[in-house]
Amino acid sequence: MNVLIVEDDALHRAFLNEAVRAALPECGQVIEAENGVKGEVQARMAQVEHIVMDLQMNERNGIEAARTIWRERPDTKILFWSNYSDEAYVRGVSRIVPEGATYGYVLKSASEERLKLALRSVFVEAQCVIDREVRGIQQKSLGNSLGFNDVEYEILVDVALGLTDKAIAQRKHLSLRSVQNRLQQLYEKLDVYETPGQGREGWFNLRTRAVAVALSRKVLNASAIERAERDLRQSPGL
Amino acid sequence: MNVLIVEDDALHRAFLNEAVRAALPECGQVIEAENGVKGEVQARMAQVEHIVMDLQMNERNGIEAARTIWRERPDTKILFWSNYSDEAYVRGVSRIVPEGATYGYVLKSASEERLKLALRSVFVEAQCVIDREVRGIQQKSLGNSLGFNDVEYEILVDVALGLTDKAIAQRKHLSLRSVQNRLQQLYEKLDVYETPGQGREGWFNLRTRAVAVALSRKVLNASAIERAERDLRQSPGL
DNA sequence: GCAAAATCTGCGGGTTCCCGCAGGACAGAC
DNA sequence: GTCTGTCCTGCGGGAACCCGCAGATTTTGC
Repeated sequence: MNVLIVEDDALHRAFLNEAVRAALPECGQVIEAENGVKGEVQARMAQVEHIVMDLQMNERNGIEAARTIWRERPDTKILFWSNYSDEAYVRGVSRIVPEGATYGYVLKSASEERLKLALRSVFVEAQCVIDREVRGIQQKSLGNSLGFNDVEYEILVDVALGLTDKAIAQRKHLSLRSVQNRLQQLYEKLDVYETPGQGREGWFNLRTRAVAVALSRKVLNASAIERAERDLRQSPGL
Repeated sequence: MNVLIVEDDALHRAFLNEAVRAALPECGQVIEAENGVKGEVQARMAQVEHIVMDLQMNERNGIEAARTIWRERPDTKILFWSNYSDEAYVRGVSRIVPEGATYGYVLKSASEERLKLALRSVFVEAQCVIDREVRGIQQKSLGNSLGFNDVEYEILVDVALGLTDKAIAQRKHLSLRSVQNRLQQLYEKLDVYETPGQGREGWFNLRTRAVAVALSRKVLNASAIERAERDLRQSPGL
């Protein structure tokens, strides 16, 4: 069993390497890659089936790398090891994990024990391990009234990209008015209508404000927007 | 000479601790704090004059912490040790460094030698040390036509916050039209007018698009927006 | 001190956005 | 069947936005 480590921080990479060897004494080679692009290449070259992957890297972030890797070998087992549990990341990951694939998501702040346990569970037992905190985010977003459903989320992303209502309507095959309806729902869910202090009105540009709030709530983050941007360039959407 | 380390990542913290002891054998205590808030408290309690500070932390980011610390003791020597050289960070730092204070900015990707050298230069020699790459960003942003001057930048931030033209005008004591002029300059500098592929027009909402581009170019980042948000809440600006 | 350049400002228009209202399509409940 | 709820859609109006034009003010260079 070979393991590939994709992580841009040298210290973390060394730590991971050690942790992997300790948790999986039976494993063979442990390969390292320092960004997503190299990770993809290594995965292809070395026929690796077990990957520990950081999200948030410079060249290509973990989600994009994982997506291409999974496209080539859907049975690859990937353990995501991330600093944050932004809803944007969580959603991004669940969006790309193929049917029946096994993966894990543990935070860097977790104890070494948890990490090693997750390594064994995912790689040996082929069991999904999702950090409690991450699980919480998933629930909240999938769940009920407060979270966003997929349609709303996609429209939010389009808005964050800077598209006009009309453009979004075309891309999503909806009428202008429908898009605007969705937007209104978004505005409500994001609490965009609150006025700071005295009853100031017309203080906020709702559209831009929504993006700001989504960013600060980590519903969106820079890497999610970049991913969407790339998608947009590839398929200008009609 | 006591040194305070403010860094949320445990591995990095340990590494820093070691590096500090190695580079400054004459130093006394080495204190650690795991986020900005605790960092501020420790700095106050222990009367520390030498700080190694991470940017990008959860509770309070390095820039805000540094600002309050410098407000209390402008002669504190701070070495910023960061993963990224986003223009938003660089600008944020130069914005808060007090007159004549000594500080440094080295990237985590730099070699251990560079880090130790910077530690000695800043703490012992009281000499500013700015990473070459960071210096480059500074030049570009301060420099000429392509960069943003302070007024433009502040307006960009206000837009990213989701404020209306009118609101910005009030905050900045300008007329509505002047704000819009500034916006037009921003739009040009950010290349917002480019149309993807075929001559699509009306494809982008310029205002929101500007924010997206600024984010992807790292002129803005989430923490800069959060800082601005806090400022806004404190002084609703008239 | 003066001319050139850059900024600030008001006006006016075309466009986009925000949103209330109302009608139509389709689902499930009784 | 009817009733209720949800979603899509068009219409219309008020507000905000983008921007060209032109005059006033300030800054800059020499």
